[in-house]
Amino acid sequence: MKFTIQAKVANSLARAGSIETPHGIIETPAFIPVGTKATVKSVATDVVREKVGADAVLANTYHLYLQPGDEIIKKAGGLGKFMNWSGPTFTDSGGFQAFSLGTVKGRGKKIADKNNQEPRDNNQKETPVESDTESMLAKIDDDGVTFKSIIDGSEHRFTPERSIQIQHNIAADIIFAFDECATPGADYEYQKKAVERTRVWAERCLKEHKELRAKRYEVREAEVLSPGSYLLPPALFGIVQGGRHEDLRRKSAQDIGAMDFDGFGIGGSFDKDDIGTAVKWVCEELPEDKPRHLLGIGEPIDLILGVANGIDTFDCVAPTRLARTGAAYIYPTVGLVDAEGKKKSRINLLNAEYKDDFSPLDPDCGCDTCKNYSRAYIAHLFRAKEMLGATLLSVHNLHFLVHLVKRLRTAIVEGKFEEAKGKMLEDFS
RNA sequence: GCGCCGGUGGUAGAGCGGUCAAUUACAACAGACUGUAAAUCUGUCGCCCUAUGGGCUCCGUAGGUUCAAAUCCUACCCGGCGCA
Repeated sequence: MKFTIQAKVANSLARAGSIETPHGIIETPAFIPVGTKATVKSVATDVVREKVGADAVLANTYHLYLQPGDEIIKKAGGLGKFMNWSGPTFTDSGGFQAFSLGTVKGRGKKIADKNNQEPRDNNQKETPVESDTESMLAKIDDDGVTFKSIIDGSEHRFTPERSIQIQHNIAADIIFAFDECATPGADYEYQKKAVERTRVWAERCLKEHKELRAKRYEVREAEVLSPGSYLLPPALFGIVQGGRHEDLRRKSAQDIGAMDFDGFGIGGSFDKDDIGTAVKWVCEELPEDKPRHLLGIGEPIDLILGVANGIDTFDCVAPTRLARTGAAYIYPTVGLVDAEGKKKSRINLLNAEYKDDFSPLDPDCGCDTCKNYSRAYIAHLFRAKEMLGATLLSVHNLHFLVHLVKRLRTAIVEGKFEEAKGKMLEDFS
């Protein structure tokens, strides 16, 4: 993997560049669609590539390990070959699942509201990560995480080494270290503990990765499973944690940044209104010459602030999840306003007002969905529970975010970033 | 014409003397969703109000029994089935 910085913004952490992988180039900054189970939900790979315009996709180690199993993916010739995605691929390590499965069902939230530290949803209460509530499907300890399968309830154990081994089998181009993502509800002491655990695990991941990589080079010739399908050793990204605490974030970034990783992921819980700040602390500490991925963040405003503060790649489930529940991003200048007169940046197609609205989702959007289908038609598909609705909205939402970041990239390259950023922040405010 | 069964809120369909403004599902209306246990979850869903409380109307229609009826009785109207 090779990372090149093409343009930098003066007095800013923002930069544009490219990540070269064995399966192609990612022009950064870039939004990477999530395909947890080796599929970007409801969207075929040729559409992700050609209609959405994405350079890469990100899948999940935990889910693919459970189903179909990493050995099957290895046998298929690696993740990309298996899912018919010829471009670059990422896998998340499964560390996040220790958090999302380690909280009571439906309650794990990594984004906290800055103004009240209560979880945002009224009917949600935070549960400490190490609590042993019956309904929890993951328990973490200093050596690793014990998971109950979300498929059949069977028990499985992930350690940093195991995660790396599985990720080598799945064979994405870029893989992540096994980390601990603490909930926003965790106190400072716990966050500190999570940072330390993540540091120790990062070293273990790196060691395992280097051993596997050395072995892989030796047997590389034998791993040619079919024409064009080499299981090349992946690049490994370390993960920075630290919640919403500046000292912990900087410390974690220094620790992880000093290790021999190919790039870095920034994970963990954030304050809703403070993502940009936390990212800045971290990117100020990380080595400049390696790529930085902001894990699981992708609301438009967060993308703008992320790029401004030095992020190269993002992934997020929001565009596809929102799409499946009937919501579409729209650019605020479209002119729709909510009850309080605030510019809308999202519409819910299931609202009665769209039943006979024959305009496109976003008239200024160039995506296939907006060029060919109306709000009323998509609203009808959702009401009729036709699955094409989810597909059309997913294509639009993904296109929306991918191209939002592409516009930021172009602005950086053309030396007009501050201007573009200012305009966008104003639009989305 | 006779006999039996049934008529419940937008729909289907529970309830069969008080705890019923009425279970549940669907529909409808709104909200949530940030490294996907998510094609999911939450709330509202007779009307009105000085609204974690109060008032009014309500289970085909009209009477009746009862302290109390969607629930029991009578008549009528409507639907289904059976016999003529």
